Amino acid sequence: MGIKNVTKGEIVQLPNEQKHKIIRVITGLLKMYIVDDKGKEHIYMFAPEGWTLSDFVAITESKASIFFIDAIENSQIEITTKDLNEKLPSTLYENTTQTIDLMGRRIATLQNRVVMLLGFSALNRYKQFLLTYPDIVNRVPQKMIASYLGITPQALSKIRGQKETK
Amino acid sequence: MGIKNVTKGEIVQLPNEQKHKIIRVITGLLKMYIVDDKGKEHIYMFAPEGWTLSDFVAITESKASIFFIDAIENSQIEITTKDLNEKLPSTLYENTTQTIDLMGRRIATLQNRVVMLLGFSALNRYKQFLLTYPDIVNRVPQKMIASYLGITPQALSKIRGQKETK
DNA sequence: TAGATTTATTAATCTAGGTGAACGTCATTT
DNA sequence: AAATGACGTTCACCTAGATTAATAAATCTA
Repeated sequence: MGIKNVTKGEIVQLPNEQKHKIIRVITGLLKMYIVDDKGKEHIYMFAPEGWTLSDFVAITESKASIFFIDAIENSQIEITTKDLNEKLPSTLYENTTQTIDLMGRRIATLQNRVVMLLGFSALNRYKQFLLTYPDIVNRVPQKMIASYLGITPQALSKIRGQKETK
Repeated sequence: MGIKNVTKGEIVQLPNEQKHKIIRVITGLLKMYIVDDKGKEHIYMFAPEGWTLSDFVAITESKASIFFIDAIENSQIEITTKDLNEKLPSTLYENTTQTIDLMGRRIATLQNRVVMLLGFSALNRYKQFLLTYPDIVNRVPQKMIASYLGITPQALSKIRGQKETK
């Protein structure tokens, strides 16, 4: 639908909006996250160039999203908007091939993430993050990486200190 | 491809097989899991009637699966086999509509799972499990539920004791 | 149905990582 | 250039859940 430029820190999606947003990142870097009842932010995924953000649960279940999305860097993005009750399949992306391709990659990322969160130590989670997003370590503040890993910034700081010593 | 009956405890897939298996559960209950370097089992997902099991990472990346799959109950399943280098899209399931539908549901489950594993307490993970699989609590040994939640059987036992007291 | 094996419970420790606070370094604003 | 405010690091605690072990209950098997 529309190409848009957003600036660092700008909020692109709030929870509970009455439209689905599918966001393709052309340049820059965004994050998609929830805020829990204690006000704590949990990063669900990062999206650098070439990635696409969308809330599949919201789309599958025809309900509003629970996620925030905002820009970590100045970014150029393409936003496609869909009605809340617009369903999978077929209409969601340009064509079925593209849709299946995108979904396959999304599942692969999520599958790795679940395997990582199940029983990996903080150190091994960090290593897995480096594999999944090799290009963004230096573009993302450490506290956001910690949030993605499900650990505190302090714990991540300790880990990185230990790694360098070796 | 073929309908097959498997008995409780039977292993349906080992890691590293040279074919992809897509398993649709007609009746019964299976589990899909990894075994880590310490020999510990981590359950990735359960599959009761109507669910489909497959390793999307393996299929997307044309490599052998790392998962075990075996039967928790005597089950009737339909196994579709694909060559290791057979790709998404289109050929993987019967048609694109079915494929997109299946993938959408898979993503929704995984998305909920990641959100759950990110910062939910053991108790809240258990509650989320009850929502995802309302019908199987009494069909699955507690230690498998614990494995799915990423906690020890002892921790789960304690939680359930506390819940009943209230 | 007895004996063997697996699973669940309980309790006593132990530990990875959380919490909170203090402090230093940048970067931005005025 | 001083002030403000993010971010990262370090440290002293604390706690949820892991580990170990012992016992009981359930399930399997011959």
